[in-house]
Amino acid sequence: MTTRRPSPGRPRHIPSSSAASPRDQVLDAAAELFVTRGFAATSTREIAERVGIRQASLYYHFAGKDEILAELLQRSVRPTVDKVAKIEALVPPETHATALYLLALIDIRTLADAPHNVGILYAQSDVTNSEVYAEFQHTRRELVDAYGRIGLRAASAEVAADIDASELGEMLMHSIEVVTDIRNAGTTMTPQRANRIADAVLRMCGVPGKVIAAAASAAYELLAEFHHETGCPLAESTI
Amino acid sequence: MTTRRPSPGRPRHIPSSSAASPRDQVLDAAAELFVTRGFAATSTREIAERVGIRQASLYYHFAGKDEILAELLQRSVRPTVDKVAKIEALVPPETHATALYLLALIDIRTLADAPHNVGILYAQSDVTNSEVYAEFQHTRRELVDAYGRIGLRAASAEVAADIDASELGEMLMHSIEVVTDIRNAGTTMTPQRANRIADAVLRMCGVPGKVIAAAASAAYELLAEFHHETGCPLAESTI
DNA sequence: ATTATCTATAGATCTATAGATAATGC
DNA sequence: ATTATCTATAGATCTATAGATAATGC
Repeated sequence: MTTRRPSPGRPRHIPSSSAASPRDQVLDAAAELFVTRGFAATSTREIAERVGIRQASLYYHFAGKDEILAELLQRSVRPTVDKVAKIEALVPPETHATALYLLALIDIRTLADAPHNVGILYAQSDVTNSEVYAEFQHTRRELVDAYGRIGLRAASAEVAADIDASELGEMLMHSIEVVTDIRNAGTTMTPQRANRIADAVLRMCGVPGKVIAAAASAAYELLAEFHHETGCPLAESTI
Repeated sequence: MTTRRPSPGRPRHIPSSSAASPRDQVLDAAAELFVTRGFAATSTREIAERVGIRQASLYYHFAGKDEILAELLQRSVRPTVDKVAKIEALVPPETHATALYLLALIDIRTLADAPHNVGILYAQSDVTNSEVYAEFQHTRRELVDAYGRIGLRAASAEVAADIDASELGEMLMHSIEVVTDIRNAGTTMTPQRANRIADAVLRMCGVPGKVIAAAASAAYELLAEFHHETGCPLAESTI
C-alpha cells in the first residue's frame, strides 16, 4: 500500500502519499484550508505545502487561486442539481411532499458528507460578487429554482397563496444550509438530525405533520436509487 | 452644513465630511469594504483611503484589522440580544407565538436596516475559528439560546417532542439570516417580505396558521415599544 | 497637555512568470 | 516527446511601528 506506481514528470520533493490525481490533491488541500482559514487568508504557498509540492507548481494545474475555488464550488452543488430531474421523474405525481423531502435529504447529505465543509464558502463576499464564479452562481440558481418549484407544489394552499416560487426557494435552500453551521460547530450530522432539518423545511411549506411523516418514509424508500450515483473524486483524502 | 466644527488633532490630508466620530467613520468604511470584498481581502490602506486618512492613522483608533471586525460583529448582534429580556417580559404569558414573532421581526429589521450587510460576515471562516471574536460568538450564542427557548415554548407538541432547544434555536436563527442573502442579491426588504420570513419561522415550529396570523398582529402592536430604542451610531453614513 | 493626525519605513509577505530538470512513454 | 515537477525571482503588495507635527483645550 505504501509503494507508489511511478508516474511521468519530475518527482516531488516530498513523494506523494495519495493515489488521487495531483489536481484532486490540490483541490482537497485547498478545500480544507479555504474552509478553516478562509479563501483570501489562504496563500498558494500553504496549499502547495499541504500537497507536498512547491508553490509555483500549482500553476501547472490551475491558472490561479480563483480557479481552484471556482471548481470546488461547482463540484459541491453540481451533484445535487444533477439529481433534480431524476427526483421529479421518480416521485409519483401528486406526492410532491415526498419529492421535496427527497431533495432536502439528498442536499443535506451532500453538504454533510463532503470531505470538507465547502458549503461555508457560498456566502463569502469574494464569491458572491466576482465574475469568476458566475458558473457556480448559475448552477446554484438552478437549485434555488428547483426548491421553489418543488416546494410550491408541496405547499399548503395558505402558503402557496402568500409566497412566490423564487422567494420560497431562497428560504428553503438557505434553511437547508444550516448543515454548514452545524458542521462548523463540530457537531456530527446524524441521520436523525438530517430528518429533523428536512421535517422543518416541509413544515416551512405548511405541510401537515402526518403528510411529512409519510413523505419521510417514502423518500427513504427512494433514496437507495441515488446511492453512490456519482463518482466522488474528493472523497479520498490524503491518508 | 458644509463647515466642520474644528476639533483637536492634526488636520486630515482630506478634511472630514462627516460629523461622526473618527472611530465610527473607520467602522463604517470597514463595514462596507468587508461586506463587499471580504475581510481578508480588504487592506487597511483601502479602509483608510475611504475615510480620508493615511493607513497608519488607523492604528490610533484600533490595534488592528481584527479589532475593527470584532466591534462590527458585536454591534450587529448586541441590539437584538439586548431586547430579548424585554420581549420575554412584555409579551403576555401563554402567548409564546407572539414573543417568537416579535423576536423574529426585530432581528430581521436589525439585519435589514443596518447600514451595511454585516450579517454576511458571521459565517466567514476567519471569524468562526479565531479567538479574537470570542466575545461576539458568546453574544451570538445568547441569541441562539433565546431563539431555542422562545421557539420551544411556541412550538406544537409534535415539534417540541422531537427537537431540543439548542438545535431548534440554531435552525430558527439560521433561517432568519436569509435576510443577509436577500440583501446581498440586491433585493430590497419590504415589510411584507419580513412578515413572510417571520411566518415561515413560526411554521417551522409547527405553529398553526391562525395562531401565526394572530401573533403577527399582536407583535406589530408591541413593536412600537422598540422603535429607536438604541442609538445607532453607524446609521449616519458619510454624506 | 492632549488629541489626532502625518511621513517614512522595516520586514514580511504573496502571486505569477521564466526557464531548467527529471521522470515516463513511444 | 510529454508530463509534472523544480529553482529562482520580479514586482507588488501589506501590516505595524517610530517619531514628527498641527490642531484644540486649559
